[in-house]
Amino acid sequence: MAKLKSNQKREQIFHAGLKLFAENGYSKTTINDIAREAGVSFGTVFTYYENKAALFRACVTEPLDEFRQYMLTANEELESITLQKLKNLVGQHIDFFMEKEHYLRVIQYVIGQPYRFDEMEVLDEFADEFRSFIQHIVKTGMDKGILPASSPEEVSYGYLAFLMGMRLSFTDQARAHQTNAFKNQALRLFGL
Amino acid sequence: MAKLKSNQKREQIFHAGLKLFAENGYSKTTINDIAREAGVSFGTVFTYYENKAALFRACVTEPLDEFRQYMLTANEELESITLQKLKNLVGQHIDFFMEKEHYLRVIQYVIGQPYRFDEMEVLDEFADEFRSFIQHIVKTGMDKGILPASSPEEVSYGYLAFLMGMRLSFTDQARAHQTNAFKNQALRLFGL
Amino acid sequence: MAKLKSNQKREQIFHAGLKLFAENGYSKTTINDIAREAGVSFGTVFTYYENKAALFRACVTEPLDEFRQYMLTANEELESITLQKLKNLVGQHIDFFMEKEHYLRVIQYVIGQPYRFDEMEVLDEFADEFRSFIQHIVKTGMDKGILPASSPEEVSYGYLAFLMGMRLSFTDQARAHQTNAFKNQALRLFGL
Amino acid sequence: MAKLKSNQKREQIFHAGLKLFAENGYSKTTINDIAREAGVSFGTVFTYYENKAALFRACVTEPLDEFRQYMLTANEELESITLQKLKNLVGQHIDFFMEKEHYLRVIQYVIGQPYRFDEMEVLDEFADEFRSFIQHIVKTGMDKGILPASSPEEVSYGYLAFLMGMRLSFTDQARAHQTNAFKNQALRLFGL
DNA sequence: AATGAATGAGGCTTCATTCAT
DNA sequence: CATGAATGAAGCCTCATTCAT
Repeated sequence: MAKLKSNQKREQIFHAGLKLFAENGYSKTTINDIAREAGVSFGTVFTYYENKAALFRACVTEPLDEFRQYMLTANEELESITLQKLKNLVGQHIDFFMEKEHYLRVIQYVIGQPYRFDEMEVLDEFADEFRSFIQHIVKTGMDKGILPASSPEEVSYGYLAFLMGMRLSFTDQARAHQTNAFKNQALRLFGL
Repeated sequence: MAKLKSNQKREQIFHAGLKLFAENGYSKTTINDIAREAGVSFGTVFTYYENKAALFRACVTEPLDEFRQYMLTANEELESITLQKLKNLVGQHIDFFMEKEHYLRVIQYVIGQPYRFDEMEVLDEFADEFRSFIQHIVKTGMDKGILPASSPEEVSYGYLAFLMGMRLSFTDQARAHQTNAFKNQALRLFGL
Repeated sequence: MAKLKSNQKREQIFHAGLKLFAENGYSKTTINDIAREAGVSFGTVFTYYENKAALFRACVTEPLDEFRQYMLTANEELESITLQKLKNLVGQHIDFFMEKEHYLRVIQYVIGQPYRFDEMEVLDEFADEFRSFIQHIVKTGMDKGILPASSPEEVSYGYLAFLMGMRLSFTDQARAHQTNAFKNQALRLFGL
Repeated sequence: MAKLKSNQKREQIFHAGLKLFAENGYSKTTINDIAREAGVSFGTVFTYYENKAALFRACVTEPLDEFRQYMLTANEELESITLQKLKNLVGQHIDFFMEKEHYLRVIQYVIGQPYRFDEMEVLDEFADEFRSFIQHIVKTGMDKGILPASSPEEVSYGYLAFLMGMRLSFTDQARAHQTNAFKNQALRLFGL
């Protein structure tokens, strides 16, 4: 019981941090802001995270596991891939990236300042994993005759760039409309 | 025009600011850092820019004019567009975005924190201009039979997202190789 | 007498406090440090001492009783004083002061900051008692022809200064060797 | 001129720090206290000293030079030492230690917490120098027949202990009276 | 009695801005 | 114009104390 309560506060703090880091960057976000957003007192933040940097690190690295889990699941289903399934997959990616705005902004924030944040390493590794995942899809798709001839590597670079740019280059006007546009454009990157 | 004499120092400060804001963000960058990078003394920064925010604003807004200039020139040449010319145009965009790393990182920094920076408005306007420019290309290309049927609006969204994501989602390993990959992928967004 | 049961923990805390206050001073020593050193939990410290200041006060004042007890005993034996007994007495003082390093450091810490700690008063009183004790020895020694002519008051000042300085001015290299040096020097203060 | 002004403020801060560190210890002394005592603003302290620790280090180490200078001068005069001169010398030491209360309290504060402060090393070195100085005096005095047979090393330990204890074990009641007592007692340590 | 999570006051430090030289 | 010393607001972090379990 006691543990549960603790984890709840930790998560409140985590989400407050994620939101505010995403919206205002690292330096502009104060511990006070985070505490207020999380509904806890100033000092409580330090009960759960050693310092501001540790909370930021958690915000950057912990969510990666969810992505990884997703990739594992998706990879298993690749054996029985069809054109429709592949379109669904891309659609899922778009939706997924669209949903995780806060997290992606934090990611982008780190990528944009690679000399400043050590977390960059973890992200580089993850980007490699993701591109491998995409390359595997492209290869399988070409083998099954679903996709036209492509350089899997080029597609993986372009697709990741597109997903990041899509979510991060626009603020949220006409979101629904854009989402469809992005799905169509994303398919073109696969040669569809 | 008395200002002309000192424009050199102003520019040194400007470029120092651009570089450091790009690499470390707004808050982490100190006036001292900028002065040192620019090779001027601390106080001199305030001789040319009223305060830190004014310098940042300049870094965000002033370079837009160069982009605009480029778009105007390119628009004039659209009348005589051919497939090869269009491929060249896309190649130029890729090269251009690749070159302007510092500036684009600053742009992305502002886009990522729209509630924080007033400069966002200017950037939104510019994004609209750029997408209009792209839509004009797509329409002309379709009219001339160079491009397959597309939604010009969708292409414009996807293409801008792609350009931003391309430059900003990767740090600089294997840059030359990636550039080619990006050119190929970009053409796919136009249906090529 | 219900308190008796728990006296063990109280003493653990007391000695942890004495050691850490001696080694790091009052402010630098945290309740957490004390709890860890004492092998009890954080909150338990507050079960036995109302607050940090109360524990410190205990560390400063309680050990004085042991000194007082010693002086009483020694005073009784003064009637039958001989030169050898007096030398033994001085040797005991040196040994005693050498042994009580932690406590003397705490004492010195308070003496060094008399405006800061209320405990100073108690220590002043005790210093007076100790000097009276020394003066009594000197007078008795002169009466018995054991000691050369001296100002008892001057000796009492000098001897106390010497005892304090001896233990507190040196860290613990070559301790055994120094102890002998100090015994010889101490006797000189009595004119021997 | 500009330098002069700077050095003046630096010295004000230095002396404020010395006084307050002596009276209240390191942790209890705040930068704010120092600034107020020095008559400068809070931020100005950091213009002259990188941080609190650096100011403290300066307070501990810089005054040593004055002592060293004194020892050099005194050493030169040792050739023509007489009993009267030696008594004067001891008197000077007493006076000197009596005057430098603030500094000696800071020294004692560091000696009392050797694990806490790196400055201890410098002080250990200085203590060695001082004891060498004393040993030289004792040897010369014995050679010239001024002093009775002694172990120069033992005297050097005892004398330094005495000087420190004298200044630090008593607060300032009856200062003048004590000073004389201490001078007489100090001579006894030399066998006089 | 024992524990340790929650709290927030207080201190060090950074840094934008001002202004005298 | 150029400089950099002076200033103090604001933020991170520590830690004594409280209190519910």
